[in-house]
Amino acid sequence: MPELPEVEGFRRYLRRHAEGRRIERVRAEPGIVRNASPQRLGRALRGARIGPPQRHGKWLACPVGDATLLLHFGMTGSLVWSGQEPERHRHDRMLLSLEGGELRYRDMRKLGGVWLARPGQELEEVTGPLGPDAYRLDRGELVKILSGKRGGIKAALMDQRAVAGLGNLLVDEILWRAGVHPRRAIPELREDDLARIAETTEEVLRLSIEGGGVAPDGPWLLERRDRRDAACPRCGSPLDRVTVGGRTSVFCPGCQAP
DNA sequence: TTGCATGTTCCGGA
DNA sequence: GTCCGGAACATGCA
Repeated sequence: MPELPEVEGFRRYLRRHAEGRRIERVRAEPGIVRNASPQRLGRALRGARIGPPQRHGKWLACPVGDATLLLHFGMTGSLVWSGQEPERHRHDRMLLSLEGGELRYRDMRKLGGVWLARPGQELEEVTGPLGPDAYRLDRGELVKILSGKRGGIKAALMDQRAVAGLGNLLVDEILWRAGVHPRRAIPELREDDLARIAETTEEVLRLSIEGGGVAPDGPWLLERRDRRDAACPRCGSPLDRVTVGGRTSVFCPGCQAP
């Protein structure tokens, strides 16, 4: 699930259920805490209160006492509050026992993880360099960022150092709505192509965040991409797929000419 | 059994 | 230095 809209959903979920509560116990699988031992994570978090979580791109930064707990969800991560789901699950990799309930970090494939940032430590030491958050970026800035780059448009949109938060599915959705083939190189795009890309980025993020994930109100490529015989929701042409940057891109050969 | 999967990172080659 | 492709990480599903 986790691209920007889902992580924004996790931020709100954490606010609703866990913010302000005191951490009583911490349990974590060894490999899932990436820059500390589970013991040290426990020592840092135990007894502290969870502050207001912030999201930047696909990262969640959660103040806990004077430290910060950083969460990244990889491809299969999520948060679960015990009040919503009483049973633990075998893929729950970190458990925070709070007063009044338990918050669980769940991640089947373990491509995500949690990091501990010590007081005063820069978050970017953990996250690596990140561009501006895609949701708080205005269209003009996005056009400016993109037009300074040389490579393919899809790679640029997915590059977290350029813009933070967009992943494979979202970028396919954006390019489909903007009518731009995923293999196009930025220097050959016209200014109005970039303007349309910036506009649809804003639109796709707004709709999917408001819908709490991806809750389509109109035609979405996202809804159809998994079906092998899928047709373009706009023109009815059979959808096509290519590999770009090692990932599958779904696009409409009618609406997105090479 | 094989291929594929929403992310990131590292490596090698052009 | 830039850009791209491929592999790796761990696990489940069609």
